[in-house]
Amino acid sequence: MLSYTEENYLKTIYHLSENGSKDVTTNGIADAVNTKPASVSDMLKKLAQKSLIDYIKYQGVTLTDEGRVKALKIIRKHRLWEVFLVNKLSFNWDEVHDVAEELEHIKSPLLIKRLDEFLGFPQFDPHGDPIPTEDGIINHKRSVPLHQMEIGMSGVVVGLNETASSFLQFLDKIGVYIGVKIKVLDKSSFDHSVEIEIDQTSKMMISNEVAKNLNISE
Amino acid sequence: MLSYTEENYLKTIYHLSENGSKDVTTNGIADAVNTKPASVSDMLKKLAQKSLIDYIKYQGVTLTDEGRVKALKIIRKHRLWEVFLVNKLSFNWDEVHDVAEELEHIKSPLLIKRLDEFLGFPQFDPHGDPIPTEDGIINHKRSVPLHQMEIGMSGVVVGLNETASSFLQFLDKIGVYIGVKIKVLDKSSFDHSVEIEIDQTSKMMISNEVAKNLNISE
DNA sequence: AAAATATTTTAGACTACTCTAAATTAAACC
DNA sequence: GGTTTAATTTAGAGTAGTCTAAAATATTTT
Repeated sequence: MLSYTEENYLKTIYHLSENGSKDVTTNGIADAVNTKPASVSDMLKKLAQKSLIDYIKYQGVTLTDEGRVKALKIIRKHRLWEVFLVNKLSFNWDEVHDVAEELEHIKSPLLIKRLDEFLGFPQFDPHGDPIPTEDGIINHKRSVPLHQMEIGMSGVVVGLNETASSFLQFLDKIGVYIGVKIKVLDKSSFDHSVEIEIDQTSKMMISNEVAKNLNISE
Repeated sequence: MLSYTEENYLKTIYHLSENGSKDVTTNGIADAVNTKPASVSDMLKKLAQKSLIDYIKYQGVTLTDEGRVKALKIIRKHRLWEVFLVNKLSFNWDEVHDVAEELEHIKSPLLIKRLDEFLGFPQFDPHGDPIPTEDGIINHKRSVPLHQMEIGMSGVVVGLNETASSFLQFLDKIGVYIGVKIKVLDKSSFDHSVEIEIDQTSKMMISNEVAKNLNISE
């Protein structure tokens, strides 16, 4: 049985190894779980002992198969709760993260089974991220951060890499949602901002920072 | 901000002082929270320090007003989650306790507000216990499913265990609403149907199935 | 390749909660 | 009312997680 804290570390390591292709560092984890590197070192030893991660001192960390399945179960719970909050309790999609962060640690397989059913077996959470299956299989529907797309390419917004509510509110304002079609019209070589067409209608200039955090697919 | 553990102690002290009229003892608490009396003494000092309880060494414990309101907020959350689990996720009423025990500690006033709304502002949990209001007011009457009432007893309809529209339409037809007064005139030992008097006027024969789904109080 | 810098780990200590064993106080008994 | 017994509290120690400061290892720079 994993503690609340252990679960958070596992989940974080999973996210860090998915995002950037760079390896997972102690400092990176410390940053993400809002603690100090020294505490992370301690925890990594503990997780390695439980064979949830492969860990060699001073080299990075990777999840074992067991660790990854555990992490994906937590992520599954997180995302299902997000769907619940948005679809059933009419939360805004930028209000759900913190509450889901707590709910994801509730330990009841039956609860999650029933919740999944109640929600109609959703495949994606309100941010467009795929919901892993019960046994830790995740649909890695290929998506590319918008800033990596070539001029002339188009696709549909399927996910976000950032959930800060300031970011979510910005997207709201410019009319970018999950499912909206985006076409790359131009890219500035000066500040790497990107000109896009939203929903085949409005045109928009967005910063590289914003483009980096929008995942496009199809 | 109270810890998970502090919340459990408060809730337990509340329950112990409600139930039996005997005073709340260290051993009693230890038993209820599944720990040792020595640990309870420590925690009592801590809760007294936070002025959530009145505590004199070797004499018993009572909740302060502040402590009682805190306890009732936890109980409110517990019972609302129980309603959710039974009414929305089709848990049996005897399966919900442990999960609700975890869910009650989720810290989000907005979540509880929305959940309450989503559930239709229920007054009683699936076991018939009253749900305290947001500001810690509790109606001390219990509710009982109609089929468990004795012949000659009467009370007021305070809740339904079923929301299928066919059921609601049936109730409509026979003039049963929340707030209507019901008296049990007779119970058939053959099919367990119940003869009732509605609003001190009309008499009616209802099936056990219907009786099970009507909660009566007072 | 050595020196400077950044990252990571260890050492030792702190908090919240828990425990056992011993000491203290209250209650029950004769 | 004094003694026995039960309940409660204190003392001292353990675990999970955290921290700061110092030591060890990697990485970058020159």
